[in-house]
Amino acid sequence: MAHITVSVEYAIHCLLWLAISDDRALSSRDLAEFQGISPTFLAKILPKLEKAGIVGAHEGVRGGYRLARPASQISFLQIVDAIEGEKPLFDCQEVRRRCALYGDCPPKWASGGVCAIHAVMLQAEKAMRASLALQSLGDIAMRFNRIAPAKFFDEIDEWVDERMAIRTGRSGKPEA
Amino acid sequence: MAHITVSVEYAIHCLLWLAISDDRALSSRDLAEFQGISPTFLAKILPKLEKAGIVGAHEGVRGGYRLARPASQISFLQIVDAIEGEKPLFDCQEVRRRCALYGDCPPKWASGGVCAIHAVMLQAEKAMRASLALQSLGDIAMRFNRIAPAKFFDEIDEWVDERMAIRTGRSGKPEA
DNA sequence: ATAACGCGGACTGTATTGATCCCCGTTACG
DNA sequence: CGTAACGGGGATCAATACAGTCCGCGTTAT
Repeated sequence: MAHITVSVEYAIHCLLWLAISDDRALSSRDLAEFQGISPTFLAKILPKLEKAGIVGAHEGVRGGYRLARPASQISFLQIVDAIEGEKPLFDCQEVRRRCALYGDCPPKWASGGVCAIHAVMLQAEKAMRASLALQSLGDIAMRFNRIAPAKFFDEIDEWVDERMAIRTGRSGKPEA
Repeated sequence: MAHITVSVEYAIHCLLWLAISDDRALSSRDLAEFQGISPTFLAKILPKLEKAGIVGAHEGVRGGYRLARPASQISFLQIVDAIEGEKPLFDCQEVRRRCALYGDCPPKWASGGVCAIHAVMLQAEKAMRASLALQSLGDIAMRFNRIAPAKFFDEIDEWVDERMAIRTGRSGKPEA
């Protein structure tokens, strides 16, 4: 369990596939099966991206998710915040106010402003967030486009087509 | 519960007091009571600082801890690593290899090198660590010396003296 | 010899994370 | 129109990590 959780990892991978499969709505089940991750768990993650305005959701049959804006305008920081809700790197307990010499009410020079230790942590968090803000989903998508062979994108299209045919063409029984 | 835990917070506050009370060995119990934190929990934290070479421990009666080197040579990053053991900001699950199209063995263009998403997180972690490495315990100690009134340092000395008298002068019963 | 120390292991309780299940409202398609 | 595929949200559960406690051991001044 790390500070940036697997929920964020799943979210970014999903967004990457949405960025690559141009403007076709993919359902949470498709995204899960395509990547070998838990469908029910992914179904808890994608609504967070929708509420943050990163993806658009379409309900009902043939519904699914699309990017709400170009991948180049979606930063990693926005994704992390959408999933984890700006959880702080450090949770200051204000130990400085508990010094035995103060008794119950610490003097103002010891309790005013931001704790110096907290300030250091906030600066580190700021550096981390700035780094995440610099990278966009589009950057990663471009990198993927460079290294993946052209044939692979055709395979993706085929897989998605097959998926949609199974879901709606026949009813209920996939590949039985 | 944040990425940088309260153990780190306790550790830094203790180190700050050690830096201020010049070269007098303070016991873990003294440090705990002085700051209003759990003595038993603090007793689990200080040995980590000792194994990391940040403080020196002196066993036996009248024992305690001292800084192992000048406060200006102790960075926040060293303290965090000493307590948390270089725990990563992000734990990559290598989702990229699980794509349904690959079957059991993903192609080398998809599994080689570092995952692009992981690389972004590593860069953010590097930025955070660089920020923590820039700040030293000495910086905070100097800031504290500026804002705390001169009288306060005398009070600290008195408190420590009284403590040591109680522990060794009489036996067992503090202020009874 | 005693009692204050540091050190380490075993243990407990609680919060978070990862994950599952169920039910509801919505929507396309037959 | 009815059915079944969708998204959305709540209840629940297991595993893990964190915060904190307890006990016993070896060491060392007095």
